[in-house]
Amino acid sequence: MRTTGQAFDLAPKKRPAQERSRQTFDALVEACTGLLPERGYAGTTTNHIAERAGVNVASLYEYFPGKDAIVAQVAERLVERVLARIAEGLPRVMAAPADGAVRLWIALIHQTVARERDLVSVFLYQVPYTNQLEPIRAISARLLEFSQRVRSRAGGFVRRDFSDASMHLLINLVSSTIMQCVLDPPDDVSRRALLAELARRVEDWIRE
Amino acid sequence: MRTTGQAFDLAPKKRPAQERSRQTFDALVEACTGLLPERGYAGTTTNHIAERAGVNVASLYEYFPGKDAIVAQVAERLVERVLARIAEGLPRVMAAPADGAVRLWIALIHQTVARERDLVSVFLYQVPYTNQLEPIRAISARLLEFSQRVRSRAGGFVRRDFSDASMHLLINLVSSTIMQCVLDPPDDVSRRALLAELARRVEDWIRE
DNA sequence: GGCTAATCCAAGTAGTTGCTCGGATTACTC
DNA sequence: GAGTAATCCGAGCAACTACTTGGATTAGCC
Repeated sequence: MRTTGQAFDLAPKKRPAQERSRQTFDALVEACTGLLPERGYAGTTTNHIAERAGVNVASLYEYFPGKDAIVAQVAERLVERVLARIAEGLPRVMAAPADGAVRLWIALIHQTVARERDLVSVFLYQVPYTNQLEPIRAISARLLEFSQRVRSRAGGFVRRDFSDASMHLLINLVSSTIMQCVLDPPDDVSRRALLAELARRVEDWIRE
Repeated sequence: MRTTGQAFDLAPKKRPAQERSRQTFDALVEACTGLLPERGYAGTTTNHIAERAGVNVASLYEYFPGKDAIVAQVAERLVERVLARIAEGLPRVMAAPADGAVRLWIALIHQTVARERDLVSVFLYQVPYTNQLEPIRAISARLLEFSQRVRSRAGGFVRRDFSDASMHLLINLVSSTIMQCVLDPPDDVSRRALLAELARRVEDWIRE
């Protein structure tokens, strides 16, 4: 049992070398990916993971030093998936008329995250060491990068005195609102209204 | 072991009737309050709690149906404490000059939450059923109530078309920023800058 | 003091957890 | 196809978990 949130000791793992073992590896990670939303973090045990993967527990410990290492791997793939889908949708945002770019941008992020709702929820509310995971920490930078591009499209001319603090605040506003819409979803109507208002507000913010 | 986040079955408990048992009850809750930040949610066991409280485990189960019930009690007291301290500081905010009220208001909330940093962190990032707890759910309403008063002081005249969505957004901005400052604290300088910018932004928002 | 009920506790139990061991099986390599 | 290393698994263990039981102790009350 992990008593404190430190996951440093067990974060990485040993990689498979042959094809057969790569399948085992993948099966384990996917089993864990499915188990986490179903049974929660505490309820997802290494025995369960191995069982669902159709593999013996000992094989699990062949490739992962412990439960946390698989969970970390699940997180890594989750982040990859989400960022890839966002990147994939980005061209359509950039191609849109300038005054709707922000709105589309927000909708894109919202939809992408919503698709992974349950898994995201587990990592946010249950896994004790989520924000110590490297891939998670890297998200904000990647997202910022994307956002800059959208902003250059929607903001027209670029303001010079866009301070770090202001940028930080803006990101907080967007991410917390989207997260709330995804994780604690209000009814459809007010969710749309909320996201619409958010887009309006953000447009004002970056243009002012 | 709790496999899913449902805590409904065990949320409440049996209340003590005599003075002696009330002390046991309190000792248990306080022990849990201390243990949660130290060992995390999963690492805090009923045996530990009883031991630290200087009480037998059986006594624990005399008053609580299970671990979750004590944790819920800890949450309830935490919320009470935080709201009481905020209420206590409110008069000073209201007495301040109008153009600094928002800033003081934000500082008050920030300081109050920061004081309970570690415990808040556990409830936010580890306890799987935090946002299903009644006291937690009641926070936003209470805080909104407080905010209305501050706003009437800082906003001068009250705008009529202050939509629900806009209000929601504003609250998200404030709470998520404060939470970030508390839980993932940047250095002192940028934290001050961030909160100052937040105050400025909020003032504009409610005045516009 | 004596009676009753509340309160406490020593000593467990049954179940689960993360994890390991030794050997069997499979796949590359020549 | 023999040799060798990678891979897998049956079986299980020690530790720990939440939780009980039956009896001892204490407090309230007449």
